[in-house]
Amino acid sequence: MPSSPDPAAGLAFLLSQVGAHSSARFAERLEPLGFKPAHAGILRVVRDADGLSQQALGEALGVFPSRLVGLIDEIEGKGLIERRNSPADRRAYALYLTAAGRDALQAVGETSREHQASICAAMSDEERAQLADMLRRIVAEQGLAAGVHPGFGRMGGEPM
Amino acid sequence: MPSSPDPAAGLAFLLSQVGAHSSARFAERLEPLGFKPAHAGILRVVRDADGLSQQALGEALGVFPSRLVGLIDEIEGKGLIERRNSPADRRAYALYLTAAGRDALQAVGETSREHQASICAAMSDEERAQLADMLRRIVAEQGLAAGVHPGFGRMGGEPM
DNA sequence: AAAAACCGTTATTAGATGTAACGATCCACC
DNA sequence: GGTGGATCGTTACATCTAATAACGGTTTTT
Repeated sequence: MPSSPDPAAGLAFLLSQVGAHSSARFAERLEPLGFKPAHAGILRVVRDADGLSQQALGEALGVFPSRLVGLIDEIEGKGLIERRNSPADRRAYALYLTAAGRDALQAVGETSREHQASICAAMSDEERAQLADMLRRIVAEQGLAAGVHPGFGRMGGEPM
Repeated sequence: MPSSPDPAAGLAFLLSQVGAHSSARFAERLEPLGFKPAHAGILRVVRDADGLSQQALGEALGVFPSRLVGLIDEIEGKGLIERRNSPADRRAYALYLTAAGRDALQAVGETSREHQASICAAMSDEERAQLADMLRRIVAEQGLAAGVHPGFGRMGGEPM
């Protein structure tokens, strides 16, 4: 094995490594606010699609409905989200962001910007734009849903 | 909220998203070989540092020694790794790759290359080099150990 | 009107992760 | 040279998470 002249050596690993780091740091920054990453995702989707059902939310986020129950309980307990009875379907809830929920989402957005600034400290503005463009192309080419995080369920531990 | 003219919008999220995707796909590719990502990492480190102890391995990989026990049991059960008694310390093992282990590691390397080719399909060779360069700079700037995966322990679910 | 499909919830199962404790051994120090 | 503390691999445990299946209540279909 020569001295690995391939300038893209380990690229897939680097993506995994940096991605996991970004996720972990983001979760750390969210913790003092009393949030987990999943909470932030829920708030964002509910803001963009007011009045949707838990089932629709689960589908949009790739989360099992049974998992949403507890997650929404936590958010609702903070008064950030409302479970109103759906006028069209008495089985379903219609989820709405409260005013406090909008504030919280804004705080999350601020945290998110700080996080990104920290993660990207090693790159110029131009490079950040290039990087974002490439990543967006990967998302599209790989068939990932824009804005939907694969989630990290069971996936083993360290890589090669 | 304007139409988000920031070309780097959501960059940190994109990194998390693509990274998680890369990890998940890599794990999928490894599964038919009977490996988990952690196994691949162990094989690689043991090859590069023949004769090290489990404790040293754990430190190099950021894995708790108690977790290594089962992991190494699995690899040893396939005859890919040997636990020899350390000549210098009767408490410790000295880990060695067997010939079969070297073959397995090469198979993992091949799988890794296929994986990377798939993930990077949307980018030119030049872009891949640029991307790798930027990611390596992030790794350095963020104080990550080169080649050490943060691991995905508990980290919640979906992001914002 | 009856059967099938659907919503949110709960219970259960299964898996993984970090902490703590154990016997055996090594090392430092008196 | 012996004693106490630290270290190595292991086991046991407590915690936590996530997916599956089943439930009551409701809607839709036929």
